[in-house]
Amino acid sequence: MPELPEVETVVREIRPRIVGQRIVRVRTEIARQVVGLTPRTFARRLSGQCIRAVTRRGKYIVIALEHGTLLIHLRMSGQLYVRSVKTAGHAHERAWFELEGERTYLVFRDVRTLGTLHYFGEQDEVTPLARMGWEPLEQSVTAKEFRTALAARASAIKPVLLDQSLWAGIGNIYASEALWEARIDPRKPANTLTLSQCAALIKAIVLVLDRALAKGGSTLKDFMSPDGKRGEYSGEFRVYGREGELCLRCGTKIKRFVQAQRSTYYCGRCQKS
DNA sequence: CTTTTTCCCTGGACGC
DNA sequence: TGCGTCCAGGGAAAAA
Repeated sequence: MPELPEVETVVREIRPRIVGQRIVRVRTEIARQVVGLTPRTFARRLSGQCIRAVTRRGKYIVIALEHGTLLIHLRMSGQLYVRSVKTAGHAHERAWFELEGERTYLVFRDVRTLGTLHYFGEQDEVTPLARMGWEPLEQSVTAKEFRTALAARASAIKPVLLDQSLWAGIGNIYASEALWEARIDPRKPANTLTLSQCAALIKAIVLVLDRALAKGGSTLKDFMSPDGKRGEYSGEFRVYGREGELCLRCGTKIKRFVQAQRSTYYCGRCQKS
């Protein structure tokens, strides 16, 4: 479930349930998902530490601990939820952070096992966050700044929006959605966007992410939500997944094509180059 | 530098 | 039913 609105929804949901709690035990199923450390070391570093804060940076879930930082990236199919130790687990749970006192687990579930877990000590640079771009809902970016950032980018604007070092948190759904809102052709070379297109795109990015967040994000497949917390935004996509259906602005059939190995949806009539 | 390609995985949908 | 194929909210790493 993971673009900015979905990750933010997860963060808001788990935050009140785990902040202030102490991690007493950690178990991971798949060594590959623990980046840079052996599962054993990872578990040892985390054990005994109290959770201070839960935030988000781009699509990373940032869990601040007493002496370091735990990062979790959900990638394509990851989920994070809290459940009682007594409750039966769901299939595909990959990591468990047992919390003291209330006998609960913070559970990382991930069908495709593409998600990642990272730990950084107080002295370490949290490298995955170092090159992260603008936070769309927290930073205001001017059209000029945006255009300047695009100056060296000759490739199509849509794949550029997926680059996390420019804007953090935009993924494949909201990239198509934002370009539709801004009426910009996804194939238009990024460095040819006019100042007013840059302005329109900034507005569209914020609009689309805000709107999705207000609905709790989107859920594409229900196997993603064992807690029954489905995002309500999926039904409100303007173009994503709507190939062959009609554009809500002009009635033209929505088209789909592949860009940088990902599906792009757009209206060939009202999205200009 | 940027850009493109390859790869990592599981499972659901669809065609035969 | 059972295959085979394609597709999926991502991004690191290698290659160009």
